[in-house]
Amino acid sequence: MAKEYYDHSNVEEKWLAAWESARLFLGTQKKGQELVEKQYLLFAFAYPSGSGLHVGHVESKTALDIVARYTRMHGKDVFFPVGWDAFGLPAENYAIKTGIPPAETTKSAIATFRRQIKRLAISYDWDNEIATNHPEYYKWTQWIFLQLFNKGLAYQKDGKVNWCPSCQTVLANEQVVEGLCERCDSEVMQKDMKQWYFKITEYKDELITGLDTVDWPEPTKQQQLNWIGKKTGINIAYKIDGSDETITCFTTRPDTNFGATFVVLAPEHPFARKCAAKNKEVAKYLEQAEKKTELERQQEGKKKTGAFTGYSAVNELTGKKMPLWISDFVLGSFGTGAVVGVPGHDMRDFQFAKFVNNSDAEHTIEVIRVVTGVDGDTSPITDASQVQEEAGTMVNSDFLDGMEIHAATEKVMDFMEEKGYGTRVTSYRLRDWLISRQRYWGTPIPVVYDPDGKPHPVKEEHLPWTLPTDVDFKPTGESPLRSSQEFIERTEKLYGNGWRPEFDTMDTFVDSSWYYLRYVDSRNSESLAERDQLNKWLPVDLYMIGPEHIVLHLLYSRFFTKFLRDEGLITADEPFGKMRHQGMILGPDGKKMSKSKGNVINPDDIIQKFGADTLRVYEMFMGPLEADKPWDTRAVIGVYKFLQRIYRLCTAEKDVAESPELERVLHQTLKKVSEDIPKLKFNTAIAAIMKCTNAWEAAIKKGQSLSTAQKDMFARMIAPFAPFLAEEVFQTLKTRADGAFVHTSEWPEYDDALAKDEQIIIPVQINGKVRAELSIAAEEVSNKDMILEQARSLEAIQRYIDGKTIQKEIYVPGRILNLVV
RNA sequence: GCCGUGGUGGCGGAAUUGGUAGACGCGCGAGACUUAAAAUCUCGUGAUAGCAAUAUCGUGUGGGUUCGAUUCCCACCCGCGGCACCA
Repeated sequence: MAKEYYDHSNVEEKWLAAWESARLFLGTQKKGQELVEKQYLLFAFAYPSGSGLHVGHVESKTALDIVARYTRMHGKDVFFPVGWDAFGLPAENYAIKTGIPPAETTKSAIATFRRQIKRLAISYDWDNEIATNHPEYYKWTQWIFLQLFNKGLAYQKDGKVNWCPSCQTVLANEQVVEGLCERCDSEVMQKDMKQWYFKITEYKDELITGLDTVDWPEPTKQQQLNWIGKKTGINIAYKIDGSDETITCFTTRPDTNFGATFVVLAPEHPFARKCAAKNKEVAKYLEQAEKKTELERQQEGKKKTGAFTGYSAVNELTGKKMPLWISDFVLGSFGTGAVVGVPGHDMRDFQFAKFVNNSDAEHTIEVIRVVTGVDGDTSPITDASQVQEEAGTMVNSDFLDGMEIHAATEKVMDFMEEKGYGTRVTSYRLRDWLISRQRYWGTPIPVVYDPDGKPHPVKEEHLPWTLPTDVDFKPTGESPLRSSQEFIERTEKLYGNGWRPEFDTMDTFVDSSWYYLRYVDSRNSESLAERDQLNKWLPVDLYMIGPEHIVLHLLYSRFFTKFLRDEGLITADEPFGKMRHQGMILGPDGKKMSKSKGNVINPDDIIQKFGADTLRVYEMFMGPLEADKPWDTRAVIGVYKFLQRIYRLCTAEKDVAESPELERVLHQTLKKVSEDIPKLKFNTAIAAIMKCTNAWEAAIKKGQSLSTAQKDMFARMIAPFAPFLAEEVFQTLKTRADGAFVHTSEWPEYDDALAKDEQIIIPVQINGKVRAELSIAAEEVSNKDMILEQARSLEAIQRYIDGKTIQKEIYVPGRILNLVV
């Protein structure tokens, strides 16, 4: 008798306990052992937030878990570890509010996550679990800092930071939303502070070329490239009229230089400061620019302002004097901090020229056309709509006339270099990584200062340089670590009177830039990880990460990997060989889930009602992994019923006849599923299993079913998707020795011969429109003459070809027949 | 503005990369079982016309290439994400 009801709660709890006591999937880092074929699967390092597991986590974790289980069933060595990006702001903010130390809230949040993830049957190797706030972990974060310091790649520099005057704290860039503090909406200021930086720019070129060697989504690579922002151009040195000084301008468009009529300096430019000493107007402008907040600049939009220096630079090409201005639309941090103005062919330059010509009759700027318009326009440029930047032919440019702009660019660069006032250069948008945070809940920067204020690295034997606990979380405008008596005493005791520790902690991105290295030797107390272990497992074979931290986390991790490679620790050039992104799971209303919108789906509720298998299969069935998909509560029930149906079919005890037809469907399904899983196309794999189930039910009505051996294959096929149901069914079949689990059994390979259809349906088209179908034996698929013959004799086709001559016969074997009349 | 990405039934989505558009699921309609409901099962379900066989239209819009286009090319519209005075 078929069991009518699948009791998901009891069944799932039962197998959970059995797997746990069998220690399935644990200890897989395989220290000192040879590997068959490694597969390192990695899920984005998760922050253990107080609100627990989100259905979005379930999607990506399940996706990887399916791959993990599938790959294990192929006998490969799978390493699928888990850990926590446990430092960070939310826990600290919560501590400020409640006084509960972040260490405590973090610990309980991790416990919640751990319970939820285990309940979902994600087959992590819990033996290698790590958390960034554990001293055994951050000891090595600090060790990496010291290596960077020793190589001069960790350095101190004065720099501007975002400062919230209301919260009395520094903010990360991501916490500044349109110039306002994310939390209190007050206006964010720029403040100068001495900060620690990592010299990521040392690896800028390799960070570009390395992208060619990895299997990542193209758009992600593109975004990395944009972030690095490599541009080739030329630095042109312009002599200042009546002075020994020169101003060097970076430009990517030297082809337009015959139209250059002014030069603009950023307010930060050294020559601008020199002018300010002599010129009151300039001094006033610099002061104003300095005072401007982020917000004011944004509100100002693209309105140009500026001050005239009284100097002019000489355009070597034309001999013309170009007035030298100062304006804050030029950035001090990009290029040379000075721009040569070509108002005819650069929108910003045009706007600036307009501003000058409207406000200052004395120093009008000439607008010269040196490139024809796309429509062949050669008239003088008077309107913004004529300022085109992309294409055209050179005019009014002496030896460049008639050339296409790109050819002209090369020619004029050659010319300038020959004449000695131009140098081809490459410019980057990427800047060094500011890692100092005036925060408590992070890894302490392992630096101490001698009584003269000179920084020294903390000695290696003093690592981990522990985070003190006797601190006041209340924001005072200074790093919370300053309030720790213990921290200061420790420093004096170890380094001498008058020595002080660094009170800032590191950006949490530092912690998460190397965690995938620690996993492979997670309990090593002698080193970050054994070299052998690192080289055995790296690079990661599949990395699942949300599209939200595509840029920074990946860039930083790649930087660390390359640095540690140069240190001789690893041989891999890139940390993540293959990477894929999961999409976002939206609320039932199609909007992003959020507490305030009340559209949050809690995975615990779904597990309680329908079981973890239902939750897993539903999320995998929703649509393509990488797409954003809205939650549909009713469709969840559909999946639940589908699993119940499988249970009934598999456990039906009545003896029934086998069916070659059903066997064919089974093997076709095995084939489809085996092909779809490596492609991460779980939605279509599940659709195929549903189809198979439908065929099975139809067969039952005819008194036919799968044999026990076939049911066994079916159970193994669904094991990666619905691990509990699969185990229950598998064990019920009693096909194996006691103690065997479906998840440690081998993947059911399909038989190509059994999967082949006997009859093939060929659609027959007349002039590209399907008018009939022709069923032929599979072995006749290449017999064009026979197929044509039969097609012509079809009644539905005769109607169309009667009395006409067939002009053309197109037959695509096994696909289609098209007759053109 | 720039870079990227997407647009297919009432809904989520499928389509072997040029070969029957709408697989699979949800929802909906009709029916069976039931005193009734739930559960389960059967049939139907892109639009329009028709009792029907069938015909016409149909993958954001408009063109094009092709025997044949959701798929390739050109132009445009809309949604989403990122960057944004980067010279």
